[in-house]
Amino acid sequence: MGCVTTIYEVAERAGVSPATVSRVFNGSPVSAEKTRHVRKAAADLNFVPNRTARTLRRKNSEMIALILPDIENPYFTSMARGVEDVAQAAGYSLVLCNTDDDPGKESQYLDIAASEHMAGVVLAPVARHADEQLLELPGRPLISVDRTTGLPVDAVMMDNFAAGKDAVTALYQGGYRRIACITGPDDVETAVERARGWKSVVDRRQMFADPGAFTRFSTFRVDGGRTAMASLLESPSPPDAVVAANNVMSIGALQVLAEAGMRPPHFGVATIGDLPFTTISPKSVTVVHLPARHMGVTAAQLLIERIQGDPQPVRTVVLRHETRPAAYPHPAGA
Amino acid sequence: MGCVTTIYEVAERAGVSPATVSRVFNGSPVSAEKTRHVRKAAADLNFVPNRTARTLRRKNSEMIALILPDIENPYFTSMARGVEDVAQAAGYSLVLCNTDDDPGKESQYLDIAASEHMAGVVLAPVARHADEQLLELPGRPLISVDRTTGLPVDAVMMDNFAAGKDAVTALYQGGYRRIACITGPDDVETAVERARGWKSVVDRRQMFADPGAFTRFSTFRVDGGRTAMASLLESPSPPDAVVAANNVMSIGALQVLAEAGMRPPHFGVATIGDLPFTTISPKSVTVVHLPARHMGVTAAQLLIERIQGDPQPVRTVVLRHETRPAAYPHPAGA
DNA sequence: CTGAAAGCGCTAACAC
DNA sequence: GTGTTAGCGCTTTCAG
Repeated sequence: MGCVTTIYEVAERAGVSPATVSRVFNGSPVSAEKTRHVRKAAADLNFVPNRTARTLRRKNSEMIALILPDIENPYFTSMARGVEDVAQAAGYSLVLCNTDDDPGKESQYLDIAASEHMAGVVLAPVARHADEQLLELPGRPLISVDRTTGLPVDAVMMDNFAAGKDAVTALYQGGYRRIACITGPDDVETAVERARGWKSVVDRRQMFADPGAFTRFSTFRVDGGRTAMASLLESPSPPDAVVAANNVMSIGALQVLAEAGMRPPHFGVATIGDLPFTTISPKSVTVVHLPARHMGVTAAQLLIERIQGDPQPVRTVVLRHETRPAAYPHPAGA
Repeated sequence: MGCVTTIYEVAERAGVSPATVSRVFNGSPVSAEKTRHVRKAAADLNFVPNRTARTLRRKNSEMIALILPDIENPYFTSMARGVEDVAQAAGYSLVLCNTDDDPGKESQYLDIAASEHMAGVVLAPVARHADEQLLELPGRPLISVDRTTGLPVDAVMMDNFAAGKDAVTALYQGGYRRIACITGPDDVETAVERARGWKSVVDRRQMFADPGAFTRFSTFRVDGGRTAMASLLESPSPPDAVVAANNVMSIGALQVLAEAGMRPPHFGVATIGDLPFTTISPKSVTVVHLPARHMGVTAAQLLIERIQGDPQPVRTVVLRHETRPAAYPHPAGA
């Protein structure tokens, strides 16, 4: 049963002082015999230490908050697993908070993290931190992942610009020559950077007179991918391939392509981010594998170092992605 | 910045007593003028109430725990969204905990929920509660979802037996006559029940001399579906259709089928649970839609009623699934 | 190595 | 309406 007995009751039963009980549960030196008595009494009484009281006293809890924009996106759940594994191993419990990409919810959870004296927080920040409404730091160790904050905090990132470049380059090498780009909202950093990466290659190859006409900003969701892909297919001179800037957008794009009877490799597809739960052969699509889990692991490691008092100056770690070109190139003519 | 100022400092600055500050932040009646002063002082000082202290005093926090076996399964994240929406609306923050289907982690998180005085918990219990190692109740409102606990607690469930029946029946009506079953571990209740539902129909139709030869117990993961499907295809007289007992197993099964060049409707597939992020036409597969989000919503509602002191006897709510038969039946002969 | 005692910041009686 | 005060259960000096 829950949290009902206190160290006082345990102390009495064990014939020691409350302080000794506390010491036993905190690894402070206590004589073997008393330790035994305390453990026995605690077990008998079904004692579970009251974390609230401990946290109030210590001004520090054993919880780490992971604040994510979208818990339903496998990219972030994969990251969560990475954070969790490291946190658990270091004796911290992970609590996950979903912001829905809403700055209001984000600052609410940051307040809670502070107010609950959590040991630290890993934050994948929401997109829209309009001007003055800067992210409010919780006054305890914080690592940002996936997106930057503009604030001087540790960060674990990937090279979104390079990912965009690599995606389009792999398609080009597969024989495609009119490679469009569908990406997320134009105020989301990762979306913009990946599109910029795409554009840099497209410009260099002089692929389009007007690259803007082959770019679609949409939502980072399945229907965002659908809308964008449909719109591209309707254009006067459609592309022969597309770079989709995130995992679930790719799903939407592939759905629309399938419905139009155009599947890879007839129409080239590169996805930035792994296709979750796919039933099509992954070999038919160029996948820029994103180190989501690894980002989580790294962020958690940095965080724990900070919690333990690491005094290093602020760091940014950039993790490398890995491009896996489609096995089948473009079959002959466009 | 974090949690540094106290009600005492706010009180001093506002020229009132700490109790008044507390009252302002808890909606107790305070004169308009003092309220104004307090709010001003709090804003100036950037005051955030210390939840740890409040919780210690009230023996109740504003957090709800949602303890899930697998945060990476879209079935559960969808459920999480349901819980979250209701919790948020009622003024509770949701913390998600991932047990990895490990009873140890589960009881750890239950202890934490109790020890942190969380307002309540929604629990999707792990499978293996071996005999004596019964689930330990946290001494506060708890609703179980998806799986039963064997304990007298409120529960929100679905009819797994019926889901199994409906899946195989839809395939039968689509013209398939040798319908196998791949399901989860034989100690997971949902897995067993769904398989039992399948068997009841298969028996009644006298589909197989030995139904056991057409059942595969595996893991509730993608590779579990792969292994099971592969094994079925290798059998001396293979089936012409399959019921896959959960969403991600179905993915695995569809992958193996695609690799073997057998796609629906040539080979019939029914999936219990929605296909996440699918790129194949959902119409080609029979989907037994599971009300995951709705289960989350319902569980959260029941929980909040309990938190508010609802004295009703223990309830079990069973939510209805919805069968969506594949659009295309079996093309002629097996 | 052990006990006594002072709070951590807040809320909820209890007086006024 | 408002202030005073006594803890919630724990950790942690400080003595011994």
